[in-house]
Amino acid sequence: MPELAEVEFFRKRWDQAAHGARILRVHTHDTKKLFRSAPAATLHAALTHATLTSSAAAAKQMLFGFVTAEKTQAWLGLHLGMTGELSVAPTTHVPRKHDHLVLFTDRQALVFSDPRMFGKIEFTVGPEAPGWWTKIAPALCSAPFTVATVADFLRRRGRAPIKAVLLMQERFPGIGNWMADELLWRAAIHPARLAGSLGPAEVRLLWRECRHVARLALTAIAGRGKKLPPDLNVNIPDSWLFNHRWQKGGLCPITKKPLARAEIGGRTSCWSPARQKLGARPSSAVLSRKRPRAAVLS
DNA sequence: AGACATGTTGCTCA
DNA sequence: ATGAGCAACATGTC
Repeated sequence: MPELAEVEFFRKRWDQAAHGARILRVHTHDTKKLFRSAPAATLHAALTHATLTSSAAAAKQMLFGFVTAEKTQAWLGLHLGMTGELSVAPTTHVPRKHDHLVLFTDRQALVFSDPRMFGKIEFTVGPEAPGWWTKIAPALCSAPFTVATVADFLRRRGRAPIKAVLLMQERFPGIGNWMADELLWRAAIHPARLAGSLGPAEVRLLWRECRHVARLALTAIAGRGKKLPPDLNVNIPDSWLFNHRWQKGGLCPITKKPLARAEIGGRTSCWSPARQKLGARPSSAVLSRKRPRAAVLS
């Protein structure tokens, strides 16, 4: 479920419920698989009587900062995998089978659940945020995410389908299956096109749609400012591919023609054949085209 | 019953 | 050494 914007939605949900609150009790469902950098017992010891002081989301991860009872900093990193989610429940909440981590304050229970357990629970103690967090690639909406870095990355991954390349977190942090399809659809680029075959104008368009879709998705799904929508996806307009991509007989909201689905780059992809074409472009020396053209002057 | 799922990773082969 | 492709992970749902 969770990509960039859903992750921000979940972060906000916990933050809204418990920012500044003190953890009274910790419940863990110990499946060693999820607890990566520290065993569940360490979380119990450090987080009981700790205060939640900060939270942030980047790519598909979240980092919650705490101050422990001993006044030291502690960091809880969460990755939601394929099926993870964060919810807020009453303090009477009885942890269910897949509630792997529950933090109880005096008024709420913060619940992390993940049936398939592809997620991660990272925990470290110390003044600095953990290394995996600071190494996350520059956000899609940030200044360092430039068209040049995208062009360079696409050149290096030139033989892979663009769809597969967009899923690579080292350059496109937070993009997942639906966001990749959504922005390719907006950019009118077929998901199976090889990354290296995109011309400069297409690369620029793709880069712009990365930022655009990231911004739109964050607003629609996680809300603006302090506001949080009642649930995921309730504010996603029908003008997006999102609301049509899984429907049987779904139609492209722009062309009104049928959508197509196939496995591309190892994932089921959805696109609008009437809008996103393979080949049939000036297929000549698109690969290494240089700018200079001084000769035209005279 | 069987296909499939909004993600990552570790392995193989080129 | 670098990059592409794919099985595996574990469980729920249609």
